[in-house]
Amino acid sequence: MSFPLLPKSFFLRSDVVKISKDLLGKILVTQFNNQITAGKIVETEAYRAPDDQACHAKNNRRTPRTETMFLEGGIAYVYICYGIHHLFNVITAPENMAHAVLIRALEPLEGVEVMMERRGLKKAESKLTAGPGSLSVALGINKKHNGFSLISRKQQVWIEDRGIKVPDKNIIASTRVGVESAGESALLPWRFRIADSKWTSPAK
DNA sequence: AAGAGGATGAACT
DNA sequence: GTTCATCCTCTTG
Repeated sequence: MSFPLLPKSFFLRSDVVKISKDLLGKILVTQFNNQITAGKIVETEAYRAPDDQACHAKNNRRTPRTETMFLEGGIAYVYICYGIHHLFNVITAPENMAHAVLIRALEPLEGVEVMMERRGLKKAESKLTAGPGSLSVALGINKKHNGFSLISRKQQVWIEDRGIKVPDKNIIASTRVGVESAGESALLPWRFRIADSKWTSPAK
C-alpha cells in the first residue's frame, strides 16, 4: 500500500491557521532503522510570525534557531523545550514567511509496538502519543531532524493523505497551550482538536 | 562569561 | 494542584 504524500503546494499556502485545521486527519509517518511508525494527526496549533507574539519568530526575529522557520514550507522544525522535550512542527508558507504548525497529538496507527517500546509503556493508552513531547519520542523524532523535508519519503519523515476528512463541526478550536505570557496573542483560538478523538491532550 | 527562562511531562501530595 | 527535571538559546555585560 502506498498512500499519496501531501504535495508541496499544501504547505506553501499563506493561511497557517487553515493549514493547521487541514492537517487534522492527515498521517504523520517516520521510518527509522526500517521501522515504520505512523499516526493520525488529531491535535495541532498554529504559530504565525510576525504578528503572533507566541511564535519564536515574532516580529520576524531571526536567530540561529528560528532560521528554520523562515525557510520554504514543507520541512520539519524541531526544537528542544525545557531542555528535555523535542517538539515537532511543520513549516508552512513560502520562504521568509515564518509560519509553523505544532503537532500536539496523534492517534497511533502503525508500529504501535515500536512506539510503546520507545515510550516505555506496556499499553497503547492515550499518553503514548498525546502531547508534543510524547509523540516525538513515540515516532523517534528528535532535534537532528530539524530542517528535514516532509514532501518525500527520502528523509524518513513524511505526511500522507489517506483520504480522511475532518468536517469543521468536528474541530474544537481553543487557546494554545503554554503561551500565557504572549499578551493578546495568548487569546487567539489557534489550537485545534478532533472533537471525538480520545487521543488528544486534555482540554484546558 | 553568566544567567534567565522556556510552544512539557511525570511524579508527587 | 504543585514541583521539578534538565539544557539549549538568547540576552546582557
